[in-house]
Amino acid sequence: MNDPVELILKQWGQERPDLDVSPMAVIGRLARVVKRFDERLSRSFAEHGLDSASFDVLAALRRSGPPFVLSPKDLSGSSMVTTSATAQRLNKLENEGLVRRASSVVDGRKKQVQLTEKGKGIIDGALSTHLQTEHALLRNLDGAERQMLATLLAKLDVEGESDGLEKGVNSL
Amino acid sequence: MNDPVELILKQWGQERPDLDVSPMAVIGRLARVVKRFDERLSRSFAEHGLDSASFDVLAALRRSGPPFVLSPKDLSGSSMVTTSATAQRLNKLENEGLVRRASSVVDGRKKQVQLTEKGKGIIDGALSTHLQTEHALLRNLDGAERQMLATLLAKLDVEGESDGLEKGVNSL
DNA sequence: CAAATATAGCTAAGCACTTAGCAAAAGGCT
DNA sequence: AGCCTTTTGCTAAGTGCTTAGCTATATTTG
Repeated sequence: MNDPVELILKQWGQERPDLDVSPMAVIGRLARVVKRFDERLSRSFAEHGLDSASFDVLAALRRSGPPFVLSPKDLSGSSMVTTSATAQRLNKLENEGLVRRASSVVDGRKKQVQLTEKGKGIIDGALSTHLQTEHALLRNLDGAERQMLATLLAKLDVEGESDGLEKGVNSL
Repeated sequence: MNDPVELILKQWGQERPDLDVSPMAVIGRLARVVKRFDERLSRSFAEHGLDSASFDVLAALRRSGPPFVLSPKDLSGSSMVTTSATAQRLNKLENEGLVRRASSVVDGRKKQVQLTEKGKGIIDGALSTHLQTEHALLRNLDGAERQMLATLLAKLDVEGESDGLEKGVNSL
C-alpha cells in the first residue's frame, strides 16, 4: 500500500477513527487524476504553441462550425470561467492572430469572435495531438470501463439540489 | 440532451466526423466535476476562515498524528505543489498563527512545521464540515457505485509508463 | 580534509485566474 | 419619449500558483 490516497485514508483512520473519511477515496482520487491529466495535456498543447486556456477557446470556436464565430459570453459559458478571464484570453489570442473581434451589427453590446485561418490551422493540428494524448491517458481502461466511468461522473455532474446556494456556472 | 458534454461530442461529430472524440466524454466530464467540487468545497473551507490550500496543509499535519510536525518538503509532496508554493502557504499560515516553523536539530537544512493549538482547533472543525460536504457531493452514488468509481480512478492514477517524461510529484 | 554535488527552503518575477467596478447598448415600464 | 434595469464586454487590483535563481547545510568524492 504505497498509494498516496490509501495512505491518507489509513492515517485518518488512526488519528480520527470517529470519522467516516470514505468520501476522500473518491474525491481525493478525482483531484489527483485531474491534476495529472492537466499537466500531461498541457504538454500536448505546448507542442502547438498553445496553453490549456487558448486550446479551450479555439476548440469551442472550431466545433461551433462555420463561420467559426461565437460571442465572448458564449465562450465564457463553455469554458467555465468568468467573462473577465475570457476577455483576457481573447486579448492574448487576438495578439497572436488566432482570432479576431468584430462588433455585432444587430446588437451593439455583443462582439463576434471569429477564428482566423491561422487559428483554424493551429487548432486542427492541436486537436489531433490532443486526442492522441487523451487516448493514451485512458489506456488502462477498456471500452466498458470508460463507459462506466463516464456514466458515474455524469451522475456527479448535476446542479446542486438540496445543497444550499449554487453558482450557475454553465449555460452553453 | 441539454448536457454540455453531450453537446460538445455532438458538435465534434458534425464538424470532424473523421476523429474519434470519445475520450472527451470521460476527460471533459472529469474536469467539470472537479471544478464544481472545488468550488463547493471552497465554500466549506471559508466557513472556517480557510481556503483550499490552507486546509490542504493543516490536514496533512493533523493526520500525521502527534506531535503534528512535518517538513515543508513533506508538505509539498502530499499537496502536489512545488516547494515554492508550500513556502508561501506556510508564510500565510504562520502569520495567522495556525502553524509555527522551527529548525531541525539533526539537519540544519530542514525545518519543522508544527500545528499550533489554534491550528488544530481550526482543522478539526473544518474537517467535520468538509466531510459533510464531500458526503453531500457524492449523494447521487450508492456505496457500490462509489467503490466502482474509486477503483476506476485508481487505474488512471498511475505513473505514466510509455508516455514520455513524467514528473515525480508525490513522495509522502 | 577539501572541493564538488545534492538537498532543503526561500524570495522574486511572471502568469492566469478571481472579484470589483466601469461604460455602452438593449429592453422594460409608466 | 424618458427613465431604470439588465446584459455585455472590458480593465484594474488582488491571489496563488509556476519557474528561475539564491543561500545555507549535508553528503559524496577525489
